[in-house]
Amino acid sequence: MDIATERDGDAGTRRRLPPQERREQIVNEAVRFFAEVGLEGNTRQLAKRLGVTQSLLFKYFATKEELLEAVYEKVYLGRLSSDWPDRLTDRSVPLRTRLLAFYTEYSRLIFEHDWMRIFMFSGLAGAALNHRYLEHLGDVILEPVLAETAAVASGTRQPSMEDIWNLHGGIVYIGIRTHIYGLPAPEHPEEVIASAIDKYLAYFGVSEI
Amino acid sequence: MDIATERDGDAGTRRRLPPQERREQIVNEAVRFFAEVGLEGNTRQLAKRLGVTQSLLFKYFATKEELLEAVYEKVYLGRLSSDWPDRLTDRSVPLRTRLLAFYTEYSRLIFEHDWMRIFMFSGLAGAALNHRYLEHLGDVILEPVLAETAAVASGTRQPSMEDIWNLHGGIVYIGIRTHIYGLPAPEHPEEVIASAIDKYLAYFGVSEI
DNA sequence: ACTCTTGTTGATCGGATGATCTATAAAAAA
DNA sequence: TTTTTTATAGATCATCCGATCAACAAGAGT
Repeated sequence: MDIATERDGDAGTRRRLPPQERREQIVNEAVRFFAEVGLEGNTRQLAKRLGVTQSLLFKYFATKEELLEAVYEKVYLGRLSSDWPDRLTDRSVPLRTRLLAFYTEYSRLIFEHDWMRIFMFSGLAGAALNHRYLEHLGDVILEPVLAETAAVASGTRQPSMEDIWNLHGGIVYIGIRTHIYGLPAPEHPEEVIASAIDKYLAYFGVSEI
Repeated sequence: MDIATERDGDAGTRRRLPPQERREQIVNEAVRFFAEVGLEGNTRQLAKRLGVTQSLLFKYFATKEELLEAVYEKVYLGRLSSDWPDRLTDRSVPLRTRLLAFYTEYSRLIFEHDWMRIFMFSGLAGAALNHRYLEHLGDVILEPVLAETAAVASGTRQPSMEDIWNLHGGIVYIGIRTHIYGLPAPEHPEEVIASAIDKYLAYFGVSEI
């Protein structure tokens, strides 16, 4: 009972870390923690995981809400701030190549347990950051994809925003069913993504070299 | 302050309902309530909505967990128990017509605020019912769709289960983005669905009359 | 009217949870 | 070593939440 009740990380010893380092450690664990149990997860359990007292958390974050915002920031930041808009509209490259590059990279970024779950939790909670992210995604990714497709689409069929959402949703759903619903992941996601893109392009008569 | 604090439904008066009726009333409101605030919503708030004391809830459900199971049952039941397997495999009807009929009906059933959100909440919580539902969906809907598509697919390309998931996910994502993320719904979902199905069928060279 | 059944209320309990405060000790400064 | 700083622990508070229980009253039967 004595040794068994010891802390996970550093058994019993009181480690004194520089604030910046400790803060980072807390946020990192908080991301994993809240992604697993949901945003209502309690601070005591989180503290236990860190091998630290619950009160310590409130030295770094005045309220739990403030901690959650740090979690949001950590998770959301850098996930959509890139040169994609430029690369997606670079017409010297075939649209198929561009789409493939984007969704390969993007899926690598978002098909990640913590991100997928926190995004869904915060989406259900109606978090403002969620709406901003999706708005940004629409402006910076989906709209350009629509314009680029329209530019090279042959035949009478012209793509609408709904078609882009369908392409996007079909791909993102891979992450949802694996990380939210816990279903087995496809063995070769790249192939699945490529297939989705080809299906999309073929439908609008895009045939490139 | 006096009249303002009155209950929503029946101002102040203590209404005595037959147990069956009261139970149904509780479950109905619980579905709406938990769909909105999440499964951690507290019983006091729910009771307030019902214009009833919190303790009354525990006369009808021994624990909150039991109430939640009643909510699950109410929401899940009848959402996938139909003659779809038979209709989906009826080869006297063009596959496109079958798929269109299925997804039109199915989307009408699941693109519903309460269902979508409770499904997502319970999915994140890892509820057993969720897994059973998806397993059932795979066996009863997706597998048949795969078999039917393979039967009429022309050309070298043969569909895999991943392709069916892509079709399904692309359509279901409409409900996710509207009811979970709170984005505006498409004006004509039927057209969007039809477009998704046509894109899918065209990719596997299915061309029927 | 009267009695009986039981649906409903109001008060309350035990535990959990966010947050606060003081004492301690680890690391840096002298 | 001694002093100073402050990161950390431990105890505690106020509130919230699920659950319990005794008392009350609405409606049915007589």
